[in-house]
Amino acid sequence: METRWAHQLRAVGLRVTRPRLSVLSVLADRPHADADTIVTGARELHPSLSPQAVYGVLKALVAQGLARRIEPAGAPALFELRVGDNHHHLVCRSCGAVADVDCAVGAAPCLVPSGTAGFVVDEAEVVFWGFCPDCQLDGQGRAPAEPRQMSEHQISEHQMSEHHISEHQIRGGAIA
Amino acid sequence: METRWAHQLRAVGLRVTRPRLSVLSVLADRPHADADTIVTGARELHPSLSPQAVYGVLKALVAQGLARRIEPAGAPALFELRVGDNHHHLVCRSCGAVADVDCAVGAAPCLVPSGTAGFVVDEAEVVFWGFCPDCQLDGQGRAPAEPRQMSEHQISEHQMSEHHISEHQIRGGAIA
DNA sequence: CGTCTTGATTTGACTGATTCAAGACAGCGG
DNA sequence: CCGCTGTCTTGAATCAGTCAAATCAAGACG
Repeated sequence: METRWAHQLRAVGLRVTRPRLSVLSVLADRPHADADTIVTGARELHPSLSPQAVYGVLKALVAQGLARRIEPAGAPALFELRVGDNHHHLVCRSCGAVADVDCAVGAAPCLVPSGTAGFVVDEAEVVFWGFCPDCQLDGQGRAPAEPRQMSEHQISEHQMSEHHISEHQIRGGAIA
Repeated sequence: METRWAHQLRAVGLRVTRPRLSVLSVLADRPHADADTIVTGARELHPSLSPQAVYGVLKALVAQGLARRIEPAGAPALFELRVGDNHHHLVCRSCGAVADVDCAVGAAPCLVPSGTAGFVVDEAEVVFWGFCPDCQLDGQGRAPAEPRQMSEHQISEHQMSEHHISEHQIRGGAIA
């Protein structure tokens, strides 16, 4: 069978090449990988792959809507294949781990700004900052377990059970 | 009178220096300036000011909570003095202009993620992407008027009149 | 008012992420 | 199977931001 990725590539008018299939494969495994992680991972399938090739592939995938680029402040860009459905991200301040979240409200009232200053808004992007389960254990609130090492132990349960709001510690004023 | 900035600096335990007063002054004029703009602007008050000094000053201001750093994807970091009140930002895809917005809802329901994957969330950050009034005129929807030239014609009416939601073109699925 | 301590700034080199450019190469339509 | 065109390779460059050592000055003290 023709690795389902091939179909997707052709569907958007992109040629099916080894580098592209390798990158897609890595992204399927690690939902929020940075460029460097992708290069490393993709080399297992295509050893001669260069970083620039990966950047090129990613740019093409993003341009065609097969991938999405997210750029948490202070960290290198991450890429994910989950597109189309709008979802947001949880980012760990300590280790940089990223998890997906679906918005709790169907039609989000607060995502329509109160005044737009004449802007025509076409997208709202939300990033939740906090600490992942691992980093809550040691350091509790600061000391990074392994700062900026977001390669392996990434969390990404796309659909998680409903927790209670009372569990979260929402900093006063941080959320309007 | 001692330029009110001096008080603020001392209040958080920072020494009052010429570079710091210059940076604060520039920030007061241009609410969303990038590091480079600040260097240029601050040099009018203190010609010998070096970029590194500005980075140092900004880091100190942010650390002490006198300034806030925002990093829109794909653009250099911007700094603003409006802190404490939580507000979000409108960013123009074309020219990079930034405007402040207050959240439309007091306690934002959709800013509490539906599932947190065990994360302890302490802040929600929202960025609205779109096109500013200037860039809507020419190009309409793409062609940048003057890509990445966000120095002078920045928009920032902190408190704007209430517009109607129907004015905005919310892309299907973009807002969950 | 002068001295001293310590924090702030200067200077200059450096890193890390990403992009640009030119030529070699390979999908895939014919 | 051939060739056109888009893609990849290789190598160099850019850009924002950081680091470290040496100099300088704010403000406490006497």
